[in-house]
Amino acid sequence: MKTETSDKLADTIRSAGFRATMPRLLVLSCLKKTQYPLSIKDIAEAGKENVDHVTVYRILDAFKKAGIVSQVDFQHGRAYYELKDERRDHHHIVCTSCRRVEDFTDDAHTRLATRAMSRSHSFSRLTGHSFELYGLCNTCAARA
Amino acid sequence: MKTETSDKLADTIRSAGFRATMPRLLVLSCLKKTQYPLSIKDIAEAGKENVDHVTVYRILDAFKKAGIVSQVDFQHGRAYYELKDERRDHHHIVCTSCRRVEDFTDDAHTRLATRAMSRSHSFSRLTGHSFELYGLCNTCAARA
DNA sequence: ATTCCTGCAAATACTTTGCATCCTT
DNA sequence: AAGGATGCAAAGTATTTGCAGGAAT
Repeated sequence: MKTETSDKLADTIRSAGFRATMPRLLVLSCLKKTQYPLSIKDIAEAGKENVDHVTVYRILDAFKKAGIVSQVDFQHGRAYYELKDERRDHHHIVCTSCRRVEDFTDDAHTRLATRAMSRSHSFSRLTGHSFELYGLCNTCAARA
Repeated sequence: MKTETSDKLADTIRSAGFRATMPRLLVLSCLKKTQYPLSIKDIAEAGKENVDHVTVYRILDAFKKAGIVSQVDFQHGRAYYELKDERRDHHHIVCTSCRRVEDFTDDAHTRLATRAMSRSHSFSRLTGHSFELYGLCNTCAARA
């Protein structure tokens, strides 16, 4: 069953120089489907035919190097991944108590990143940046 | 041998509600001494009389909750910690190849964090934020 | 004296590596 | 057919938990 969508995903994968395999399609479609960042475990267990964790690690590592996905950290002890959004610079607010995550966009930010990089004497190429806010969501703040 | 400095550290620890023990003094003096963020291992092996890793984990967790230190992530597979700098908002540029880390300060950032938080409907209290830039340092860029 | 802390042992979780086999191209 | 990609086994590293003894207040 080849849908239009899965063909498009396959193209994305091939353009990056990889073979369009089932695990890679799964990783990509998972990330596209969900709006929030996913952990290795989330992705590995997403399809009904499970994909090995190791494979997911390797795919995400490759996708990251290829600039397809970016890694984010929520200080939860494991890495999360999301599709690199070409349109807007988007970041996260993380509740340190219940681990809820909310998105926010802030374009001013990219400019700051670029400017900071340009001021550095020892760095030249900027490949990514992270901006996360930590705090308490209303529910957890009320409880405290 | 009680130095002026270690007395000051002890005060910091006690004001936060903890007992001034050797491991806690070590953690604090380590972080104060070095200008860059340290890993658990870095700290545990810093003194000549080694402190157990578990103890360091527990201390840093407590210090983090108390607002004395902040955790930073460099996508290196482990957590790093640094003293919370009350004076300036400072962040890091990380080389994804050689892992070199450089600091930069940017006060505009704190304003952005506060503003983003104030726009959220589900979050109220901001306790910390991270801003890291990833790229290639000049040396690694030249090699590539 | 009391309560908090630490160290040790051990479990749990996350990530990486090696290799034989399989599948896309 | 050829080379890249996957899965399995196993190792390596990071982090957490339980508990008995030790230290700061």
